[in-house]
Amino acid sequence: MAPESTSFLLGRLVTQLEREGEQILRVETGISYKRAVFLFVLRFLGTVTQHHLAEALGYSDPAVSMMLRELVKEGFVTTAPDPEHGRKQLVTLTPEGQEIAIRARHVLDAHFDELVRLAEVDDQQLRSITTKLIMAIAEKRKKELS
Amino acid sequence: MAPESTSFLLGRLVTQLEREGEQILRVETGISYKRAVFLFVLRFLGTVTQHHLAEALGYSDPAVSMMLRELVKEGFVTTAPDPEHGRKQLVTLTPEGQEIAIRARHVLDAHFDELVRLAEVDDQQLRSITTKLIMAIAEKRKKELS
DNA sequence: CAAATCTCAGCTACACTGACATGA
DNA sequence: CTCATGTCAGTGAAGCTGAGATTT
Repeated sequence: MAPESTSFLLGRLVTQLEREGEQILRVETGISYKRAVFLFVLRFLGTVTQHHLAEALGYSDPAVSMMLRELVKEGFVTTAPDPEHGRKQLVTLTPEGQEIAIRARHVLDAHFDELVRLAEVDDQQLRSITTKLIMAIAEKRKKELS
Repeated sequence: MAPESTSFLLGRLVTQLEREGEQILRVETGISYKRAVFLFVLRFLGTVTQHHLAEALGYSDPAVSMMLRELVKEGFVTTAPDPEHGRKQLVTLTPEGQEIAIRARHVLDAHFDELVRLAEVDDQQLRSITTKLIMAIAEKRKKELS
């Protein structure tokens, strides 16, 4: 292989991971990868406003609004007006949403763990690197805003 | 932070990298991240048939056919019938395509290198892990086909 | 006739921007 | 009035499948 740059390799890696994940999730849970991420993040955040959720996902408000409409229709989340603020909508996972989020997570994790095993990669090392990079991005973004 | 799984963290990381990459590329080169990947892969492969390119990218034939039409229109690639096979189309980067691919690569690499530096991550380590995982995916795919 | 390669047509998921309504 | 929040409308980039044409 040619001396490809790390950024390119990493990009290719995750593109492929997403594709595989997409397929597996479709079969095992019936939802898409993107929707699964939605549910994961929501599970992590608990009950939040749509705007807050949009920020956490890095999406625009309208994008979240539309995606939520679908997820509500499918029974995975509920939205309710914030009693303390007439404009805000509080978003929460339903029990079905919780359940499918957990299931989707297990499916993806199992798949990834197997890959890590096959590749003979140190999961702790990978995890540490990934976390550092994510934090660095967050840092940088914070700096750019100020 | 909650004990998020490595696969999830990695997915989030690259989603964010792609988003940043998309923005920077737009500004600095005028092309999208996906198109850049197209050009990168083509540069790596040299002159190939559309079908071969589709396999390398993991896309369907029609997807490649349409993307190529755009890239030809923009002058980044040329397609020519294979003299040895009346049905095949040979795809090649034009000089402009080469140039923009190189420029896009530099832009992305510079950005990523800075991030790696900020995060205080060992690039060699990251590179090694990424390469191992990509090879493991390729291995697995080969096995599943047979 | 079968297989490989490319294109056409139609469709879907998912994201964005800009404009707007509404409540704090 | 202005900011924050959410929705509506329109649009775009990029992928898919299924069907068809053409060449081997």
